[in-house]
Amino acid sequence: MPKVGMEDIRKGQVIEAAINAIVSKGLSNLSMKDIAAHAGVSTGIIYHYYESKEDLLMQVLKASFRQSHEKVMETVEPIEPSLEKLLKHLENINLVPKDNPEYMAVFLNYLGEANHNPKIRDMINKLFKNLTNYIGQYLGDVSTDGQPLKNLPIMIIALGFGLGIMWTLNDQLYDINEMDQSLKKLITNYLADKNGGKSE
Amino acid sequence: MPKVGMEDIRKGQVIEAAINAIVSKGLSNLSMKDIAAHAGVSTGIIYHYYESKEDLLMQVLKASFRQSHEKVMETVEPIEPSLEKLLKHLENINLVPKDNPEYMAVFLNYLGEANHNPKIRDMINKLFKNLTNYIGQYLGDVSTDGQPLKNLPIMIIALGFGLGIMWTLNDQLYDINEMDQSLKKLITNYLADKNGGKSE
Amino acid sequence: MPKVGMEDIRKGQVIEAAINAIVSKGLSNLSMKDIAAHAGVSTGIIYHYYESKEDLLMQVLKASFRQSHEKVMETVEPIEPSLEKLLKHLENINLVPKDNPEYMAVFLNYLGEANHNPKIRDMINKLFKNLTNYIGQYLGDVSTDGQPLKNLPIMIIALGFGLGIMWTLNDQLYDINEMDQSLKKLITNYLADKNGGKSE
Amino acid sequence: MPKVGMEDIRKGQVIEAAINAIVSKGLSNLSMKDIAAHAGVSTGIIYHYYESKEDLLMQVLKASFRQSHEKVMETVEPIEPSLEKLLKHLENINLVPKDNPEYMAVFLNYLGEANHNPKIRDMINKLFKNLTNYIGQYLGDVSTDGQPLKNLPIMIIALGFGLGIMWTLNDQLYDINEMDQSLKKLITNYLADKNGGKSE
DNA sequence: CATGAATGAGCGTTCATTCAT
DNA sequence: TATGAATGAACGCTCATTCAT
Repeated sequence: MPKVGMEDIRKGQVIEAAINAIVSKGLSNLSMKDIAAHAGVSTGIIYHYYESKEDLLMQVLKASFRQSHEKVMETVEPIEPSLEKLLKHLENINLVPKDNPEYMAVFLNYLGEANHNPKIRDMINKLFKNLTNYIGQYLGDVSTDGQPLKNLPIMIIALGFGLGIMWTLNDQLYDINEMDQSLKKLITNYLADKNGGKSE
Repeated sequence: MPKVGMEDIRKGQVIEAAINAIVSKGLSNLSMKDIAAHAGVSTGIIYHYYESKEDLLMQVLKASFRQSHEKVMETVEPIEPSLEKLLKHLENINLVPKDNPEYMAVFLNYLGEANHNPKIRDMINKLFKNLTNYIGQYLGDVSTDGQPLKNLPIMIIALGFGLGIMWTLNDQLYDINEMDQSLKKLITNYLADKNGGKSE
Repeated sequence: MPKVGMEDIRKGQVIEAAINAIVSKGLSNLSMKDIAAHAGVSTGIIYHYYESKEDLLMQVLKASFRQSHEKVMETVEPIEPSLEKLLKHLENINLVPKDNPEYMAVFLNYLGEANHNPKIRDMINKLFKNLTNYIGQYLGDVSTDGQPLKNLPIMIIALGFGLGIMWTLNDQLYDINEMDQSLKKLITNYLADKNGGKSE
Repeated sequence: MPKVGMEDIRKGQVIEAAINAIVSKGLSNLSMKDIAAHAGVSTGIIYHYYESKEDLLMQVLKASFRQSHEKVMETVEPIEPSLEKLLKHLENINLVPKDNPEYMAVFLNYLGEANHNPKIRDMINKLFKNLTNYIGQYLGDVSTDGQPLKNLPIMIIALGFGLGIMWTLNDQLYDINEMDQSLKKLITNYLADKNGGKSE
C-alpha cells in the first residue's frame, strides 16, 4: 500500500472539485477559476499539483473510471464463468446512473471530446474493452459455442451505457427495477437459444 | 409547403458548415470564425441569420436530428406492426454510425452539453422518445401482452446508441454485418419467449 | 514600389507604439497592454496584425534597424573607396545617439535578449556585419596592404556602438563635436601608418 | 576588515546563483525559483537575505562590477603613467569577453534596463567613469598636452565594450590575438601624433 | 533559520459580438 | 446584404511575495 501524503490528499481534493465543477457547469464551459472555487483554493495552487488544465482533466477521467470500476466490480468478485454472477453484474451496471450520477455526468462530458482528442478516445476505448472482457469472463467457455456470443459482451456493455445515458438525461424514462427484470430476460433468452444464432 | 427563399438557403449553408466544423474541430473548440471559414462567408453575416452562437448551435442540433431521423425512417414507412419491419429498422439503426458518421459526431458533441443545458437535454430526450415510439409501433399490440415489452423499445434504442457510440470511437470493435445478426437474434429470442419475462 | 494599404499603415502605427513603449518602459517590463495603450487601440487588435508578441517584437527590431540604417547611409551614397566619405560616415555614426535616441534605446533593450534568443542574436550579428562591410568598402583596396586593416572596420563599428551606448546612458560624458574630431584623428593616424601595423 | 559571518557567505552564494541563472536564462526570463534552484535553497530564504527581487538584482550588478573590476586591475597595479602599462591594460580589456563571459552576459542583460531604471543607469555610468579614469591615470601628464587626449580614455573604454559586446554575440568575428595587435597600433599611433590633434 | 504551499495580480492570447463601411 | 476591423471580457498560466510550520 503506497503512503498517502498531504500532497496526495490535496490532489484528490482538486480532482473531486473538478468533478463537481464538471457536473454543475459542464466540461466545455469549465474554467480553472471554477475548479479553484469548487475546491476553495486559488487558481495558482492547482498548478502546483497538476501541470496544466489538460493534465488535470485527464487525471479526472482516470480517477472517475477507476472509482466507478471499483464500485461495479466490488460485489461480484472473483470473476468466473457463472450465469448467476453475470446477472448480478448486470444489476450493478443497471444501477450505475442512479448510484453514481456524477460518474455518468463526467463520462458524458468526455464523450464529446473523445472524437477529437486521441488520449481521451484511447482511454474510453480501453474502458469499453475492459468492461467487455469482464462480461466475457462471466460467460466463460460458453463463448466457444457459436459465433454470435462474440458480440454478446459488446451488446451488454452498449446496452448498459445506452441505458445509463438515457436515464441520466431523463430519470423518468424507465423504472430501474423493471428494467433489471427486462435486461435479465433479454440476456437469459439469448443464452438459452441452443441454435447459437446460426441463421438457418 | 413554406416558401424557401434565398435567406433559407443561406441559413442552411451555415448550418451545414457548422456541422462540418463540429466534425473536424469538436464543439468545445469551435469558434464563429471556424464556422464562417467552413461556410466561406464572413463572421458578421452569420449574425444576420442567427441571433447568437448559442442560437446557431441549437439549430444545428435540430437540423441534425431532423435529417438523421428522415434517413432512418425513409426505407421502412409506413409504420405498422410487423416483425419484419422491426428487423429492417434494426438494420438501419445498426448502420447509422457507418453511413452517417457526422450525425454520430454531432450527437456525441452535444451529449456532454445536455447535462447542464436544459434546452439540449430536452431535445435529446424528445429524440429518444420519438425513436422509442417508432419501435413501439412496429411492435404493435404485442406490447399489451406483458409488462417487460414496455422496456423493449427503450432497450433497442439504448442498444443502438450504445453500439453507435462504441463503433464511432473504435470502428474495429465489431463487424457490422455480424452485429446485425446478433442484434436480430437478441430481439427475436426476446419476443419469442411466450412467458413474457414473468420470472416464476 | 509596393502598394501601401490601410493594413500596412496600421501595422506601422503598432510598431511605432511598441518602440515608444520600449523607450519608456523597457523591453523586459513591456506588456501588450502597454503597447496597445501607446497605440490607442485595444489589445485584441494587435493580434489581427501580428501573430504574437514575439512576432511583433521581432518586427520592431527589424524596422528599427532598417530605419536607422537608411538614416546613416542616406548622406554618403554611393559607396566607394574614399577617405573623405569614410570620415563623413564616421560623423553620421557619431551622431546616431543624438539624432536617433529611440534607436539606441531599442538596440540596448534587445542586446540583453540577444544572449538567449538566437533569432535576435542573428539579427544583431547581421547588422554588425553589414555595418562592418560598409566601412570596408570605404577603405577599398587599401585593405590589401596589411593584416591589421582587417580589424579596422570592426574597431570602427565597435567604437561607434560603444560611444553610442555610453552617450545614451550619459549625454554629459563627452561633447559630440569634440568627439568627432578625436575619432577622425584616431582613424586618420591609423591609416597613415605606412608600416601597416607590422610590429618590428 | 569586516567580519564575514555565515550570513554573508549565504548572501554571496545567492548572488553567485543569480549570476549563473542570468547567464543561462537571461535577466528577463529569470524567476526567483530559478535563482533558488541554482543556489540549492528555497525561495523563501532568499527573502531573508534580500528585501526583494529588485534588491537582489541590484546587488548582483554591484557584485558583478566589483568582481570584474578587480580582475581587470589586479595585474597592472599600481597605477602610474606608463605607456607599457596602458598597453598591458588594453590587453586585459581585450580578453574580458573570453576570460569572463559571465561578466559580459550580466552586463548585456542589465544594459537594457539602464535606460529606464535610474539606479542601474547610475551604476553603469559610474563604472564607465571609473574605467575611464584608470585609463587617464595611465596616460598621466600627457593628457595636458592637448584637447583630443581628453577623449582618448573614453574612446578606449567604448572600444573595449563595443568589441566585447560584438565578440560575445559572435566569437568568430575576430581573432583575439590579432585584435590585440590592432588595438595597440591604433592607440600607439594616436599617441605618437605630436600635433596632438590640434586642428590647424 | 529554512521550507515550500498558497495567494492573487497580471501576463499573453482568444473570441463572441458589434458596427462603420 | 456583406465585410472584417475592432473591442474587451475572460481564459490558462506564471510568479513575486508571504507565512504557517
